[in-house]
Amino acid sequence: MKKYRRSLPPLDYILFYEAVARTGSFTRAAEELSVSQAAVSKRIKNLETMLGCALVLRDGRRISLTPSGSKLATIASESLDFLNAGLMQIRDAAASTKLTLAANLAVSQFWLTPRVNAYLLTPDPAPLTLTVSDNDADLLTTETDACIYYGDEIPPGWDATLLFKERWMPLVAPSLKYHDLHELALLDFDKLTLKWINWSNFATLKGETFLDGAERVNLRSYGATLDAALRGEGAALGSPEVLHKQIETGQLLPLDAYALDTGRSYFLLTRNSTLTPRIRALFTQIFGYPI
Amino acid sequence: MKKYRRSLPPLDYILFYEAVARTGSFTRAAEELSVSQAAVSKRIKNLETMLGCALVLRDGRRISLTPSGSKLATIASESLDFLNAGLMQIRDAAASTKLTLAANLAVSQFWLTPRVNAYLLTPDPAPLTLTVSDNDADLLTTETDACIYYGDEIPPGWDATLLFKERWMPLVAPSLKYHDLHELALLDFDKLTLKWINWSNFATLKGETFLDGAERVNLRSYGATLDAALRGEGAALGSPEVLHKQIETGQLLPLDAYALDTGRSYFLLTRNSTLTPRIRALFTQIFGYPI
DNA sequence: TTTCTTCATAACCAGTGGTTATCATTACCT
DNA sequence: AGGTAATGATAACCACTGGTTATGAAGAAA
Repeated sequence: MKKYRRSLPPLDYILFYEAVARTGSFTRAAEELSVSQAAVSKRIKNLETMLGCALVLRDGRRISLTPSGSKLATIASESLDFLNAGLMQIRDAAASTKLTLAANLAVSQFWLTPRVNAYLLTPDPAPLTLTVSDNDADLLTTETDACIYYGDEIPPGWDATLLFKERWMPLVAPSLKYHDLHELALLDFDKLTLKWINWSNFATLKGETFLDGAERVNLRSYGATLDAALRGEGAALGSPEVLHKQIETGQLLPLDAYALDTGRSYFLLTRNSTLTPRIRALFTQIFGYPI
Repeated sequence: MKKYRRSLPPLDYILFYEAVARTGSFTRAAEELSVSQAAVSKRIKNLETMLGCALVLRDGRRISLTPSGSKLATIASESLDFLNAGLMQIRDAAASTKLTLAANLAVSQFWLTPRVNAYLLTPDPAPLTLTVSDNDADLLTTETDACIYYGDEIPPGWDATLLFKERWMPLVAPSLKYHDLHELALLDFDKLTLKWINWSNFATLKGETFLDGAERVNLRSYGATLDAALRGEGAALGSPEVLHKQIETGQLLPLDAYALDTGRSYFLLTRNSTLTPRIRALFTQIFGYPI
């Protein structure tokens, strides 16, 4: 017979009763349970009414248990012990979760790492590992709990939360504010992935032929292009959402007039089996987005 | 470590969870628990948040359990089974209580028995036995759960609820209403207990010497004196509270002017160990008094 | 007799734990 | 492909549960 709801009192009454039986005092049980004595008194009385028998003998300011009461104390203690031990195991297993994040170089450097570092400075952070690669296959391993990914198709086996759309814009330091774009050195990094935007395919996709004669400066990493831009040495391409910190602090200015929308988006990829409420809460904390 | 309040979720969440795990459906669990599906959904979600891990995988309109969820289902089922079995024993022991009442002849006949009979005609009455004796020792045995008792001292080992004070008055049928008391036959029953009031000690205690020459009719039981009074054959002595039914229906008239207050009272005697909320409720029902 | 401790209970009310309505997702059928 | 049915999620709402404080009763101790 499994339909407990009809046959059991509210289970928290049992928990209150166990505390009274163990401590031998309504007042001490109340202290332990962090409630008032009156709340304990009321619940014990209600429990007695529901069970149809006295559990506690009240003798002025002293209590003792009836035979039924002693029996219930034993039953309650044993089942609460058992339940508590089981729940502790489940909770400890969940609490020891280590979160493995993955992202490409650009997102990692300018978007994710700052957020992760801020999170790691909060009290009691969960342990995190971060995989950084421009090779999608490295990002989407089975060990990865969550990946910051951009594209227009969700990889199979993953669930996606949209973070923001992919846009590329020229970014310049404030000192270059009054220059025309084609007068500036275009700071470039030729990346070997299909999804990468450099100045050549940016111009093609924008239909901007006026950039053909502009000076091109090739650098050895995307980060280097941005460093150079920050120093006022030219214009780099970048995604304003990824680089929103540098934009907000005025270190870089986006040239909105040349915005390119690739039709792709940045997603947080997760898998249902790992996206527990605890981890979800963690992402919300790290990314500052409701996930 | 016994301080469960800090370490356990609300225990009714476990009960809801067990139903979901067993039925494999939020909707079916809701039906079994007699709540809405939304209430179940909300509690499972809260439980997952508290434990910090997913318990249920939701797949459109189908659910499955995570490994942690399966583990909790087992733990919950076992501890609820154990608790339920123990509580059933305690409740069944309480429900099988048979109530043994005791009272003297007069109270039994005119006060208690009518009430008990009315109670026994209600649906689903608890079994009762009734001990009737004019010997106090017979009334106050260890087998007696409750006794209707009159006196001015509570017997040791019993708790008392005052029912009413003991008063004695002459009672006559309406047909004898306009006769003076000393013109009437005084219907008497000499009882051999110290607490009994007959016409001789009534006159003594009242200081009513005018009754000395009145006709005395000795009958073989107190009930017989009352029967004769009801037939208009004279005046019987009686306690108006015990005989309040006959007075209210006008069968007997109390002669208030001759009321004798003995200083004694009628009590319901009980013992703490047997006065469970269930039995207390029963008395309230039988006697029409809050006990 | 007075004081202290502890349980009982009345009156009150914050917030828990339900509700209904609606939406999203999946499965199934035509 | 489109429509329907089934099922879980969640927002908004609110009744009433489960707490609270204050007070009284009972018993123990000085």
